Amino acid sequence: MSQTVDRALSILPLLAQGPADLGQVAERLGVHKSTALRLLRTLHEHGLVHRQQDQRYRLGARLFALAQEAVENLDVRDIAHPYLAALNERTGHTVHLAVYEEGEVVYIDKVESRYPVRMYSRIGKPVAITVAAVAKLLLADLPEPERRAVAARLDYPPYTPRSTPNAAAFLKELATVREQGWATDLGGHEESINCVGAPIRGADGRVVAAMSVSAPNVVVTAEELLALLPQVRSTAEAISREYSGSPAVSDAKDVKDSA
Amino acid sequence: MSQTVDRALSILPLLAQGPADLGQVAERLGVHKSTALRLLRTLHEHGLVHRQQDQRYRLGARLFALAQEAVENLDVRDIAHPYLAALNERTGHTVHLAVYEEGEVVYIDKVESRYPVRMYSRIGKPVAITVAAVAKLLLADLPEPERRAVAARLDYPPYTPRSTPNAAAFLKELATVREQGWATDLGGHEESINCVGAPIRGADGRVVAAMSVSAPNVVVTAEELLALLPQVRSTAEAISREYSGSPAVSDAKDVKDSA
DNA sequence: AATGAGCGTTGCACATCCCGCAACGCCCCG
DNA sequence: CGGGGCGTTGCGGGATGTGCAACGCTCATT
Repeated sequence: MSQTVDRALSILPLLAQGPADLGQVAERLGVHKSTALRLLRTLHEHGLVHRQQDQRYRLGARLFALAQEAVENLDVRDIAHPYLAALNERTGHTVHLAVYEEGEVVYIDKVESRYPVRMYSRIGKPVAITVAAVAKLLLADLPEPERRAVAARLDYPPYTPRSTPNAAAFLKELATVREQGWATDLGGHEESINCVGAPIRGADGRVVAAMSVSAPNVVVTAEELLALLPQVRSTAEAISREYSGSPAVSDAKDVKDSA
Repeated sequence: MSQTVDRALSILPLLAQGPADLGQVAERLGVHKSTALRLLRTLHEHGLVHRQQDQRYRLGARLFALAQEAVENLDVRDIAHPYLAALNERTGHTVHLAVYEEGEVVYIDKVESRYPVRMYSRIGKPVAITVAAVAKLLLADLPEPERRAVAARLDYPPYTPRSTPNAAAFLKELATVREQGWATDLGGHEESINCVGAPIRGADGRVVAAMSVSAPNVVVTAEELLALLPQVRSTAEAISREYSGSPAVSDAKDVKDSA
């Protein structure tokens, strides 16, 4: 839309492939050298482009700083909430959002079930890390040594007969979760409560959060809950796309409002 | 230098602080809404800016992709080599550059000593990981669980009486190295050879490579070699600045050519 | 249901600001 | 000493970005 800016921005992907000198930039842009020079200068003043001592240009530190700052100021909750609310609206069940932080998994958002029977959980409360679906999803994505370290340091309380009994079983479960891209908790925390969850990923593919749908089996059976898995996964994927600022716009309403 | 581009780029740091709508962007830029709209559109087309469903703008995925691609295509060797050569020129000793990769530390560049007595090493050759200064620097920066995992899995060959004897001693040494920001190998690999090394860091502060100066003590004593530490460190810092695309230009010649 | 405010969007005429040209300075190499 | 390559500068013409005003839309209010 704006020719000048358009040209200037076209320089960035060009430089991402490796350093280039003025002539190369001008040529690949299809403009005169003096034009390329002025654009590069402007980019340079903003720190997006760096000049190394052989005079060639490459991407500058500011770019990394910007990306980092943007990530830090990104709140998964803000972005996820409407999707969680929509899913709750559609299914009627409790929806959770959780993140991993320094050895703990914590709920950061929750949309309550419409049904009178509710499960006990609270935003900010550490999750039952050895059994919860969201915990499995978040831990499954940790680098292998850290995953082992965490698994080894945990206690494995036998909440129910179906609770994860020990580190070995937990690591095996995490491998499965990692493989299949979703997780469940079928009565592992409280006998009568089941969950299905899916991961939310950032632009780099790392899992930044996890969401789950929970329901007591007096309301729906485990099978019925599992039938919701596609919806849970597509919601998580929609949140991932939006969170990572994906250019694929794929109208969010499709996921949020449709059946 | 170019007004249009200048304005467009000024939007980025603004959005890095958090999402903003058209009005806010126009106001903080000091331009008419329609102008801001055109700039944002251009940024949007290039994927640098993303529009979330509440219509507000925030930084887009392309920014992260660019930063990532730039980092991947950045070759430490290209950037470091002139600095290594200059340091070799000044000291006369062998200079090494090494990186950590999947459990191994490998030499990726080397500038040979001017002296007839040379130490045996080869580019691409895995480093004696338990004793070399560069290995200590690289491992010291790993996240704690991975560091422990690597230390536990290593063998500790007694090359000399001064070699690192076991994992416990190694981890203790790594802690020291991490603390002081430099490392040595005083006869730990070959009786007569000493090294001093310093880390090279990327934009995010993580150690991306390590360099060292090595000399047999028939040429210089360990004390004389240690006296070079300031030069080694400032060279490593200069490389770090350049590698991370630091806007602080701080003329590289000062480090490369001066005494 | 009607009204109005707030916001994003559009078309247009003006003049600003960017473009390409050509010439210059510099460094390196023959 | 002379030539070629590269980055840099000043300048006039004109394409291009700019601000204005008006429109349409959504949403909250009456």
